[in-house]
Amino acid sequence: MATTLRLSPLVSAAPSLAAPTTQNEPKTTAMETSPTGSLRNCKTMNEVKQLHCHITKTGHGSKPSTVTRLISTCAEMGTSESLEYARKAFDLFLGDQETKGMLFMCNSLIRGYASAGFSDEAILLYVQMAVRGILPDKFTFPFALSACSKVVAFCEGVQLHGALVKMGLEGDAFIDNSLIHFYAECGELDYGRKVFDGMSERNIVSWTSLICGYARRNSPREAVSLFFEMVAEGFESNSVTMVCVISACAKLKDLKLSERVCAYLGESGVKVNTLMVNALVDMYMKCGETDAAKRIFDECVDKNLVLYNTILSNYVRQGLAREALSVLDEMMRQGPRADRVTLLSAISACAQLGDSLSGKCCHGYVIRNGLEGWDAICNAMIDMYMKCGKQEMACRIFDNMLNRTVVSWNSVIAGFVRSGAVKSAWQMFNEMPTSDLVSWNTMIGALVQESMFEEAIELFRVMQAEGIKGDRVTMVEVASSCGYLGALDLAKWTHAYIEKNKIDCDMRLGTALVDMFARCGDPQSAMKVFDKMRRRDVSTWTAAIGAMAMEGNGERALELFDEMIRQGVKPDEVVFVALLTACSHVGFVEQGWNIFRSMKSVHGISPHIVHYGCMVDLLGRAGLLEEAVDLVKSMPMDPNDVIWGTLLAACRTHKNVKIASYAAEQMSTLSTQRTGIHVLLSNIYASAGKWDDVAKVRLHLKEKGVHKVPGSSSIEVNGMIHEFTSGGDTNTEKSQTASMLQEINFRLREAGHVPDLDNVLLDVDDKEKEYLLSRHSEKLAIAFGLIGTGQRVPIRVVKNLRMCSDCHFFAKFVSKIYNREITVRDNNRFHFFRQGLCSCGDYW
DNA sequence: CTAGGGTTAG
Repeated sequence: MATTLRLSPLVSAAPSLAAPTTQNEPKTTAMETSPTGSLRNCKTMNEVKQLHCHITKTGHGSKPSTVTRLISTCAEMGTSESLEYARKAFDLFLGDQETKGMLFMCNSLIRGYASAGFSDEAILLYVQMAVRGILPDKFTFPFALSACSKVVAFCEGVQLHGALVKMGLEGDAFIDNSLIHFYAECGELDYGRKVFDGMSERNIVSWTSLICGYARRNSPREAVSLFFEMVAEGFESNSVTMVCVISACAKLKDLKLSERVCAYLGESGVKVNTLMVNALVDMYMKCGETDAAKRIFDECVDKNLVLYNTILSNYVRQGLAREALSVLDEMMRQGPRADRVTLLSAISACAQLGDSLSGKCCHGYVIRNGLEGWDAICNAMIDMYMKCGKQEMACRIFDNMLNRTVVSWNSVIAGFVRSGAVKSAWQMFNEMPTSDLVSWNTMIGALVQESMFEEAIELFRVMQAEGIKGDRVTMVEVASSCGYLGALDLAKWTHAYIEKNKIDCDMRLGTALVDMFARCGDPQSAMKVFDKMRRRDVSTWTAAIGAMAMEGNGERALELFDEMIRQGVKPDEVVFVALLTACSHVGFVEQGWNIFRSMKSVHGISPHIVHYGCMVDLLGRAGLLEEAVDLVKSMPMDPNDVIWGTLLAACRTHKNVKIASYAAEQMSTLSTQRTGIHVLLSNIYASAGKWDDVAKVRLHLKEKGVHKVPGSSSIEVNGMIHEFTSGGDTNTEKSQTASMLQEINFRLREAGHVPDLDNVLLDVDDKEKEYLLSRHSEKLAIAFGLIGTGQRVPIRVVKNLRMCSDCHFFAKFVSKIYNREITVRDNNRFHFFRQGLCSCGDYW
């Protein structure tokens, strides 16, 4: 918007007109016919001023014809200087003269204002016309409406509409087209459509205005279908129409449709200009056809600035920062001069790569070209330096900024979060003068990143209390928090919130929801969301396969994978992890092998060490420990602590001390070791009764300062999450839990159950073992759930470690005796207990 | 006289 132009009052003296800055006589070339007529040929304001001075000297300076010509020449130049000069002449003229001939001057000025972006001045002048009693005509309205469109001055435009209807000007194609454009820019396409429908004779501009309106207002599909409607009615498009339609295709990211439009373009013979090349490059980029876009780009002989900026920003958006920098290089050598839009892309490319060296070069360019006054540039640099790990530099730019925007604050905050300095981020979040949705999302994301899921949801509640509605980014964070917490009620609420608030559920959010329901033990809901999704990428399919894996539905997991392949989605490393995990959960040894082998042979993906880990797990769980060892020995890479740890875990399940010792020995040769492994090892020795070895490992752990992660379970009751740790607590609520637990244990014993003391991994006497076992956190949580929820309410527990076999039996027992459905999500999978049986079929 | 391209943070 214009800020530099100062509008003088309508009837004010403009004395400077008579005293132009230079005294030189104008060039004779500009004076070929009459001096007044020559005004039209002036190219610069200096020429205009000189000539006008000359005319004034001859006494014709304030003749209507002179002023009219002067105004229209100045208006056409469209600079703030020329418009100001024209305005002075106009105001001076207005002071002296009657209203004759004024209409044309007003129209010229309004047009000048409108086309140069001084929309407010244009609108104001229209209003002032009315005050002076100058009636607008059919030429006034298109200019005035275009000014209203630019600043989305809806009320003013509607008044214009009313006025022109009164004057009977509706039906004029130019005016109706301007109205369509105006309503479209205001986002009131229905009104625009009404005008369009009411037109008796539409022309190409009518169609194009409406098409463009739909394209810009998030109805690109409408735009394209309108275009084909237009073609069907026999209208010939021109380049403007094509640019609009192509940009609609870009928004749709629909390659098939794009190709149809391009086919039409080829047949139509419409000349391809630079604007269209630009639109085409943008469209192919957005459709993912990067190479095609680059080819068109390369073929273009007169690449302009915008074209460079288009390809650069698209490369950056697609994460192709290297390509962006190489185009930038070409541009610097032989292209147009980079502007601030270019630099925005360049800087974010550096940010993406974490390339502080190139980033510094950009910074230098910014300073050399005086671009540091643009806050978007500074913001991009803050982000870049933050992502390059140069926090001080980022903060320096932030501190030096004159006009820090929300984005500046958000960039710093996000930088702090990324580096793990959540405290600093929090401090800034509280200090910032105004926060917006992105600020909140960043902080909620920070809590998720720190695994503080309850706090994340709490912050989301605070945000709502402040009257800020979440968007799809917020909901991805909230959904993943629900998932990690395994809080199904909260998850259902989240889903309902999204639907109620009509939050645009894109692929990412959809995938997050599938994953959320999967982790909350509601695979039906997960699949319902999955089925409704229009677009799915590998991660979406992976989430669904994961849902089936957690449920222990190996067949469906494999079916989903086949379906994914049939639909042409390219598998990645991650989906194979989900698949192999699914096989592992149900003991699909043969299928697991097939998938594992197909990775390389069919899909061209070399198994990563994690895939070997999955296979070791699969074989190990199935009791094929020797086979697992053979696989480890045949691995093309060195086994890491995870591999040995997985093998150890299997040894524990199958009580194989021999292989466990071997694995432990191998592991001890590794330089890096995960702490959890030592715990596991000590557990294996413990369950085999080798307490000396346990003591050794425990000592080793102590030396390293490692503590065993205590078992902890949580349960959601009435929207609140309650957490229990092994051993239990003594407050009132929980002591009720203790007596409930006692009751269950009593009934268990009555039923003849003997506790499996092997599950206690401490060197204590059996009585102590039995006590500790009876107070495993999941038992506490289940007991609490029995008290805290209604008769028919399923009990859902989330556990941080793997469930032990005694607790597994306990849960089955409770589900039968108390006639309750129980779900336990441990750190590996789900168990659905119902009528004394578990969904895992005791294989886990 | 009316219609068209590129812009930072989560």
